Amino acid sequence: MSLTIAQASARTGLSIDTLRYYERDGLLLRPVARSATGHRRYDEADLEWVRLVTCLRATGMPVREVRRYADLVRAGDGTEQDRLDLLHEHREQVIAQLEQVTAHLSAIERKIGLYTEKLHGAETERAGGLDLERAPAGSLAP
Amino acid sequence: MSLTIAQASARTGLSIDTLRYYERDGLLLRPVARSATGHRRYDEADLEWVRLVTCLRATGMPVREVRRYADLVRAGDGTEQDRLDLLHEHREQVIAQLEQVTAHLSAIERKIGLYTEKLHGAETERAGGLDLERAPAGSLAP
DNA sequence: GTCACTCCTGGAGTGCGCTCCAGGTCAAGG
DNA sequence: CCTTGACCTGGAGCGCACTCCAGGAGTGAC
Repeated sequence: MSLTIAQASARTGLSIDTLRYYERDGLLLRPVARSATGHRRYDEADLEWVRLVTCLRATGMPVREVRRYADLVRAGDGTEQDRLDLLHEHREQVIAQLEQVTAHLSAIERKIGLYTEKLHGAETERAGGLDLERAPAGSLAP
Repeated sequence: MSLTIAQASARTGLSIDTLRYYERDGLLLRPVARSATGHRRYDEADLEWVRLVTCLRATGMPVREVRRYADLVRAGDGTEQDRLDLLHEHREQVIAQLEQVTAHLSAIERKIGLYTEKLHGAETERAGGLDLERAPAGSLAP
């Protein structure tokens, strides 16, 4: 059971161009097999690897780093510790990034809270005046 | 109390070039004030806004969307609902992205688990043989 | 007055990750 | 036979978000 590039594209969610680009750029373990007429044929192992690549890419790993990982896998036995190190480091970065985004997200949610209050709480509470982000009065025309 | 661009850069974590670029591109609410010699002077309100921009950027909002938000704030009263909508939509996207990254992260952690087992559990358990990502034997040399 | 320093401007350049294109091959259907 | 359609290749092009550069001006220390 092997798939055409169009089918592989549908199954992985990557565009046909991206699949070819990943292959050219060495992100795949080996060139994809070809039919008699030179068309690519993806097998389940190819798709599985592409899914892993997608996983790494979607968590922010740069293409060149994915290639490094693929290089290690291609090199075979003896590189397992290096692969593990690479994945570990990436994991740390992803976690740090998640924390950062989460923190920024709550700042945004605070802002949303202020706006919501201003807009929908305006009928009941109309004193004080929330500034939000209006520029300080008179800063340009003193 | 106003700061030079170098000081603003240090306080916000953005590069000097980026601060100028954001201003040129309309991401700031208004042109930064200038000293007698034409040098930029950042006040606390400028920094506060830059911090908000950083918050939006760090959560993946494109520059053009930040500009749209700045445009709305600049437009003043009556745009609050639009601003709220924009923030809400961004919030949804950030949450979706967080979920996606979290899911991919656990896939990566499973992989790390397999490698760790293979490397450090090898002394105790040496049967079965985990495949990980080796290509199927004989796929290229049948 | 001459360094060194920080800042200014407009515009060019960079790195990334795709995405698109021209021109061509093969196979099947009408 | 001819068209249609899926695929191929090498290479160019694109959008984004910066980042860098050349050339210049003001300020202070010596």
